[in-house]
Amino acid sequence: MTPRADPLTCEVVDLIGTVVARYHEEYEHAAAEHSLTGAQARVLRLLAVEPLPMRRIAQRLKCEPSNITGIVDRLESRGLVERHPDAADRRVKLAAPTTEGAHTAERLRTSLDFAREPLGRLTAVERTLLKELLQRMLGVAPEGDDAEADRPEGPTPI
Amino acid sequence: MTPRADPLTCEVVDLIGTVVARYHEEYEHAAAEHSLTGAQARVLRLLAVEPLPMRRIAQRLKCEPSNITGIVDRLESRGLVERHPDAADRRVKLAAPTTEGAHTAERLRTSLDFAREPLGRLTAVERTLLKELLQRMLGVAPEGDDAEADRPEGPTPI
DNA sequence: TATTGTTATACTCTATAACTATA
DNA sequence: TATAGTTATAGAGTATAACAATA
Repeated sequence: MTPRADPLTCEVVDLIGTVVARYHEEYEHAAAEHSLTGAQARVLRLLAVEPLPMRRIAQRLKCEPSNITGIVDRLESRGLVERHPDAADRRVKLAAPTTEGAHTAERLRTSLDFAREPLGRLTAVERTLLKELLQRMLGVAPEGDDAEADRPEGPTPI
Repeated sequence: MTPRADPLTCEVVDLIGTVVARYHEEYEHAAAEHSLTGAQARVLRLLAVEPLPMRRIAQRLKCEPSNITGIVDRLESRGLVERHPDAADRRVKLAAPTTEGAHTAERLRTSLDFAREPLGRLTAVERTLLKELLQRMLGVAPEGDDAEADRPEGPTPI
């Protein structure tokens, strides 16, 4: 019988589990409001930031590239996404949102500001504190951290 | 164009997204180590606390009862769970872990103490602070809160 | 009549392997 | 030959609707 973590740690782990569950519920709910699945919403949001080759989408979602074909197919058949050829490498297809897709992604974002409501319960000082604690917990550089594009192990959007 | 939440809130939301992603990865990884899917691991963990009618499992997982049939079928076919009749109501089937299932659930728990590693980066004082902030954020009573069994809207285990 | 669990069905996501067209 | 994307396939999770047994 492996020893259980101390009670304080267990409580925090439980709370994190609750946060995760609530985040998920809200994500799925927001996606469903636009008749999207969670995976479709994630891809659409990703492409709204910048068009990406199929392969890159798979890397971001941490799944096999073959799955992206179907997800983008379904987004494309709904007119939310288009596949464009890449001038530099004719093997590559860039997935990009259509105008309507961009609108949907934008509406998705607003319904997705998770914690806009939960975080509303915290003061600015508390939010700053929470931010710093989460940064320390995650081992994330507390400093501004752009250059997103080529980092192999960036944070995965959910 | 809906106004975006303030930068501080956005940062915190992003951090929470990263926590959610990491939690998920670790959960799936721990489950896979026992050749379980995430859903199977969740059900097994749930039953390790107490045997439950099929219907109750579905409520906890927030999915349709018909899905539980298959998940429990697969756990049962691997000898990790059994269905027992309920003496009080013969319509009801109680799903309960076998001895081996209980062992698997226990090993799962230890690999699942998510944040044992991440939380290790925080001092006890910081953990307490984090706990209190999350409680306030989630609108959870900061007080000891047992009587888990019959609360209809308890925190959903992930 | 209402409820519990199940079955049947259809859709989506997922991984694996094999294929094509480029490079 | 190596890589990008696709196809084919199989397994799992999900919702919906209809069903049998029991209440």
